[in-house]
Amino acid sequence: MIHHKDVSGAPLSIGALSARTGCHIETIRYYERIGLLPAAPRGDGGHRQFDRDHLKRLNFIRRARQLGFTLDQVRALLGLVDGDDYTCAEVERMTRDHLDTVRRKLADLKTLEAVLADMAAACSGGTVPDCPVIDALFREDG
Amino acid sequence: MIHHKDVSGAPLSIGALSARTGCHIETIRYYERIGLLPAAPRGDGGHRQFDRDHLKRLNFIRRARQLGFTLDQVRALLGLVDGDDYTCAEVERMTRDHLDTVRRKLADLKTLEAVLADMAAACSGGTVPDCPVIDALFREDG
DNA sequence: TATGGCACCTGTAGCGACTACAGGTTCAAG
DNA sequence: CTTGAACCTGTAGTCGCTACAGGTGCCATA
Repeated sequence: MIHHKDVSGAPLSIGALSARTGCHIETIRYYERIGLLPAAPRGDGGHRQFDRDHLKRLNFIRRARQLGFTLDQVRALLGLVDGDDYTCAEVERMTRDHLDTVRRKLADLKTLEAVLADMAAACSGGTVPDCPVIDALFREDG
Repeated sequence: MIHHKDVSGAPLSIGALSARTGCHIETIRYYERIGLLPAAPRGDGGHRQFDRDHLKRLNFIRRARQLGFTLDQVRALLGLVDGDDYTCAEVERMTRDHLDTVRRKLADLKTLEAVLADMAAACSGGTVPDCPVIDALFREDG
């Protein structure tokens, strides 16, 4: 999966790139602005002309984002790839770090879910202002 | 659990309120600014003087936030309480709505965890740049 | 009473990751 | 040639805080 400079095919407008990746136009410009995507060359009128490399890179970014990597992590991953001398071990470490974060969030959310479910279950659907949820929120203990 | 106006005891400084609730001073001022906490009266020097009602209300806010309610939801909950004519059913609906959100997030995170764990497991900890994670991120399919 | 140092004040800017304008220019189809 | 969609830049808004900068007040100790 070596990635050569790919200059084949017609240039893509930002709209076409957006359609192909599912990434909002504003987000593409944003990624360019913060340096995640290399600045696209411009046509006579100043419109951006993207190529297949941009497409590939943007797809990479999107997939990494869907997996919950932060933009800084994505930047680091791309940096490794761009360096052309990254090792699998480096990528694995980042992936496992992120996995740890996800698992912590998961644990927190599970606790949260249990508490909320308990509170909701305590409600009898009554029409009187004697609400176990409100009571719980007003209680003194942590 | 009716909440009367409580004017007992000495007024609390913002620092004391912060210490009692675990809420940062800046956050307290922020809550006041956005109208979640009623504006505290001031002493001669302009320092805020909080009372037990503020303490109760801030504890309520903090607990709701810990349960993952947004500030808008907290505002709505407080609005119900302030109205003095809320029903348990209203609060239950908000709680269940939030529970749904939490459960959706939970499901997403579980999927995420599985994908990340798979990718990490595919790594052999190798030192060559042939990384299944990077490959996965570069692949064409969704 | 003077003074040191901490607590408090206001106002503004920054975070992450976009999103949403406003106000203008270019492109492509008819 | 005209129309209108797509594009451009730049700025401000979102959420829930957090972090200053630059100033004032309070209180205890000497």
